[in-house]
Amino acid sequence: MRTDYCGELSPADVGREVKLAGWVNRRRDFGTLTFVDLRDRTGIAQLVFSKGEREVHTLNREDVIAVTGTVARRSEGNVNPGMKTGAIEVHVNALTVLNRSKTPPFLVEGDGSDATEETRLRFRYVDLRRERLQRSLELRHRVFKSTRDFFSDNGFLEIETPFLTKSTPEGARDFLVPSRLTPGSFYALPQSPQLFKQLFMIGGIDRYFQIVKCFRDEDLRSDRQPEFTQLDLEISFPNDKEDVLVILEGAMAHVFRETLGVELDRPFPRVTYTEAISRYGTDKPDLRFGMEICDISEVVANSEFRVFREAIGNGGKVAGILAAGCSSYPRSKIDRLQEIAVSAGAKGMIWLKVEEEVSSPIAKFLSEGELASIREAFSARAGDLILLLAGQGIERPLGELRLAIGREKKPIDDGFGFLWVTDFPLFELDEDGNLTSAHHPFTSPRPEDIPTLEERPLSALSNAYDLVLNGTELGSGSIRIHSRDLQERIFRLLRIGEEEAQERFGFFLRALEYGAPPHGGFALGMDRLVMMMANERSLRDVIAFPKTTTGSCPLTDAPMPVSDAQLGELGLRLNERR
RNA sequence: GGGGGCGUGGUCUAGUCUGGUCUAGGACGCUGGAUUGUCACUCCAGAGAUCGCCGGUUCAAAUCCGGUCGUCCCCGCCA
Repeated sequence: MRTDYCGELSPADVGREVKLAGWVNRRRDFGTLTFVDLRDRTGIAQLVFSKGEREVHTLNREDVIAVTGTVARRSEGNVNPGMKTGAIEVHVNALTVLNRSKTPPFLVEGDGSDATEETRLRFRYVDLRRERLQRSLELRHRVFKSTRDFFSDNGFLEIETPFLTKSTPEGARDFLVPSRLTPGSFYALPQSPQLFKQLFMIGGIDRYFQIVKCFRDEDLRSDRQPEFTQLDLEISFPNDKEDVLVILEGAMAHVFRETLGVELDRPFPRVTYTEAISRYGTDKPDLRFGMEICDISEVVANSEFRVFREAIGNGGKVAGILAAGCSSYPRSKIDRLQEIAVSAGAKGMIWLKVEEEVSSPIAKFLSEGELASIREAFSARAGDLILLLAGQGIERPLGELRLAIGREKKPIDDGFGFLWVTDFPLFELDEDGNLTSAHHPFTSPRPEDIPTLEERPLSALSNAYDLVLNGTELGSGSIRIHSRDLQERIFRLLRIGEEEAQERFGFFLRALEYGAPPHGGFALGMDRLVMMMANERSLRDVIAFPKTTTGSCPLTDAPMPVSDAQLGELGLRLNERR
């Protein structure tokens, strides 16, 4: 049996006889003297074989061995300062080869950039031996543990909800599971435990949380997997949304303190949805850099310049951002920024380089006074670059410009900027012009908007809130509807008919009639949280066995066709085309 | 559903634009040998590739064209 971990040996262990077990990281062989770097989860220790062992010469990378030996201090000059255990080594008395390894497809050293991601995923069990993944998964564990500790200590119960459940009227495509016992019928894997957690509140659980897998059959991205892990929570009798926000802030503060030793500033800043759009051009702004959007419509309202005049005349505006110290940007770079703005929906982009004078392709269309007041509106100083957009719907392109410049100027791992975004619209229009829920149909409207829901649905705001970290949406929540009447009004507005509502979630409407307390909650993407804490750029680097962007698993080759017999049992037959 | 990048020994890649010089180069890894203080050991010798797949153009294709598969990024989509 092993007595120690490789990476934990230190000069304090000198003289001890230890038993180690692990993988051969590397062998350096001098015939009668051989060094082997032995690796386990904690790190690497150098083994020294000098007693003419023959078997040591047969060791290859990733062979699994156990050794008995004595910890010795390395002589002066043989210390390796670049190695955690570089001051000691283990003089081996006995070697046992536990298992041989084929030559691995890639070396376990390094961060993985020496192999394609597909190869890494196909041999994930080798990739997992890397320090980078071991560190990410350990962080993931500690984040999960401290999350559970926090909610448990605050009176929350972790209770599981079913995976084999019913398709609910939410936004994403469902993963379906055919029922053998009821041929032709299907379970759906949950997109979230939304209705179940509301039923917990109706069931008097009062405070519920769960770290739980959710499933959404949509196209993938580097920050989106078909199955992902959420922190799901719900409380009864909240004092408005405040109770939920304070709990989440407490949870994040606890987790960051326990796992990274980082103290988060609380309360987190808040902006309303409307404010976020007008100041940052997005509903998930990255607050690590300023560069707020500056609306100069009033400044140029009477301008002779046609582009400005027409933009404002047509109900649009003129606004821009200040790229401080960027007046030396070459034309090619400015063109690239313009491309970003245009591909986000802008008609064009105007730039002004601020030096002693202001230079710009449009300078000749503007008066001295206008140039000066634009400069003043942005508080621009010599060396700055002003980027202007004009027209309608320019917020999003401005937001893209802001991101492009901000992320270039500042390192992306610069701290943790949490933010609440509140007061989202209750409804929005889909591409066919139909009303849909901006959050989900169980979100309550602000009380003052309830009387006018039917007359002015699009101006109703909701009791919904998003948590944003460094420009990434970490999660969202809301105070829910707990009255059947209001819930039915919402369904009617969404054109979900009485019959359809009954069939799809009549069970839930019925539950609302049996003493549903006021309640609200939140759901937070744990994979994304860990990704950001680990400073990784892909979810796949913080998930042990992730899927590729086409939803396949190179390790297991899932998904796979199944036999006709298996299909038959389920009462299924495939189309000819596939 | 749409746009873009990539696919060459075990791994990563050069070569592809401008077809012939490629009998496909390099690095790492691997195999055999030498080596008592290495830690990216070193030295000597060696093996290893239907250039993702199918088809086309051409005297000639890793290279050009069409299709297809895989993978990555982005838009749509993801309450």
